[in-house]
Amino acid sequence: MAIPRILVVDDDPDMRQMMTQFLRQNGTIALPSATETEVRNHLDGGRVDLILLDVMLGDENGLEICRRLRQEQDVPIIMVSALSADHQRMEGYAVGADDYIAKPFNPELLLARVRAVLSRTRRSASLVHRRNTKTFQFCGWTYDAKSGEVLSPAQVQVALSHRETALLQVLLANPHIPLTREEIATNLDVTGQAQSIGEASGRAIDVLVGRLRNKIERTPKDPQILKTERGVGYVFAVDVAVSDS
Amino acid sequence: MAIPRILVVDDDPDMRQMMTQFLRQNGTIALPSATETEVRNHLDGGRVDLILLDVMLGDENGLEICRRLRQEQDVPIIMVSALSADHQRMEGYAVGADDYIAKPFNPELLLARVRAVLSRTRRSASLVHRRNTKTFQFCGWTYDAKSGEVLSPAQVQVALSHRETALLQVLLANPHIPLTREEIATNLDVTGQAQSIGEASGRAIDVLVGRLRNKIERTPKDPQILKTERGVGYVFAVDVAVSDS
DNA sequence: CACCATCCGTTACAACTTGTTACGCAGCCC
DNA sequence: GGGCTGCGTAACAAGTTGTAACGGATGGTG
Repeated sequence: MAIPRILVVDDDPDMRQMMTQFLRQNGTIALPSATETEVRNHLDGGRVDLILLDVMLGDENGLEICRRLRQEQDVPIIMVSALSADHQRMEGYAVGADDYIAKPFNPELLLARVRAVLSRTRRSASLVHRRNTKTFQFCGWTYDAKSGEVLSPAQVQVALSHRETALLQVLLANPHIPLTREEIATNLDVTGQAQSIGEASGRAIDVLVGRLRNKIERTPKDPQILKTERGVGYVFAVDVAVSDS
Repeated sequence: MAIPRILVVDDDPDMRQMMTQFLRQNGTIALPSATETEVRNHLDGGRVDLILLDVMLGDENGLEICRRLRQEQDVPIIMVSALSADHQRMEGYAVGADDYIAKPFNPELLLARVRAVLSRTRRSASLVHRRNTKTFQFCGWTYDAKSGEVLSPAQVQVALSHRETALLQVLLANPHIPLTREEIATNLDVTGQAQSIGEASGRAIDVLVGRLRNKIERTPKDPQILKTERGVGYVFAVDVAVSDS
């Protein structure tokens, strides 16, 4: 994974300086900002992996900013604030923050919590379709997690059905890991809605895999992407690149 | 979509009892455990969405368990511990915890942090989603948001289709509030996956409402639950009781 | 290397879902 | 009441998805 890019939002120049410097010394790219406008410029302009957001920002209110960002984006947000009462923390979580850290804080602990949120985000990166317009690239294919559509290498749009979309998401979430039919079925029931619950019986997964292969494999008879693990199940067998869009 | 299943791991029976009970009262399935063996049985036996893991577990060590689980699984883990010094918290994050909560804690705050981790992991909890973790009672009907099924007043199970389920959820989330067709369509596209995106054209909503009426109205010709607001749209017009399950 | 039991790919099929269209009735304004 | 608009609904068609069945591929055994 690329170096994490972190937005540090605080109106106090000293605090901003301290935090960005510390984060930069610890393997991240820290981008200082002080206003919602600056935040949005960064979000529009390039990748942002996490936002450290102060609650009291002079004229602006971090909670409000968080609430608004959440409505549009799924970027991880850690609130940082001198307001440390329980009801204030809970308000932070209520507006969609991923964590809430009270000032003053131990910088090492901040770093640990930043890493925890980043790795949780990365782990569930491909599982969740709610993540904003992430696209996944593999073998020339572009899968858009938002619309659930796929662009062929020749830039032709291929429609996936409800169930096929769910299957692709499950497999995408576990690259290079062989999944049994049961594991796939369970995940399908979580991701896509359980159309008919009787998933236990039979070979529905095999048929589903075949149909997906026909849509995304160049040579469905000799699959390169969706390989069979005999006696086990199926693997998503190629490397996947996740890109912003 | 499904109700979150949370493993509560603590060796103190009172604490375990308190936590599971509280979590169950707040729309989750809480499964008590005290040992690593029990945890693994749960992980093998069924879906687990999050683990609340005490650090000091009598003979066993929560940190070690966390480290081992992390090597094999991606399941979200929140450490809970009376050990609240910074270096102890950092050790928790170091072994892969998603969050670290010091005892004693405010249960509401625990819930907020559980939700934060869950929503980072799965799709963010929408309004509809939050109410989802319950059963709803109206006019003798029981709607189970987990299975998406409905029990008639005569205790007969009625299957709802994917789309009908989504419609009922949208309406349930907005009782007594007239919704326009456009509002319903937008919500349907968020809740249920966009089967075909061309929702803009025509009267699909009307037909869908009619079909749902046929399933849940005692007298579909004279609807009592799903009333028409002429010139506007439709209202869920009866009182709804939400119950834990 | 042949044999055989499995496992898997594939096709055909049927049940179901769901948007579209069309027709007729009901409510509303004058 | 006439006419207009909006809604209920039946019929249809296109698409989806699980099941079953057949045949080929695979891998172990002697």
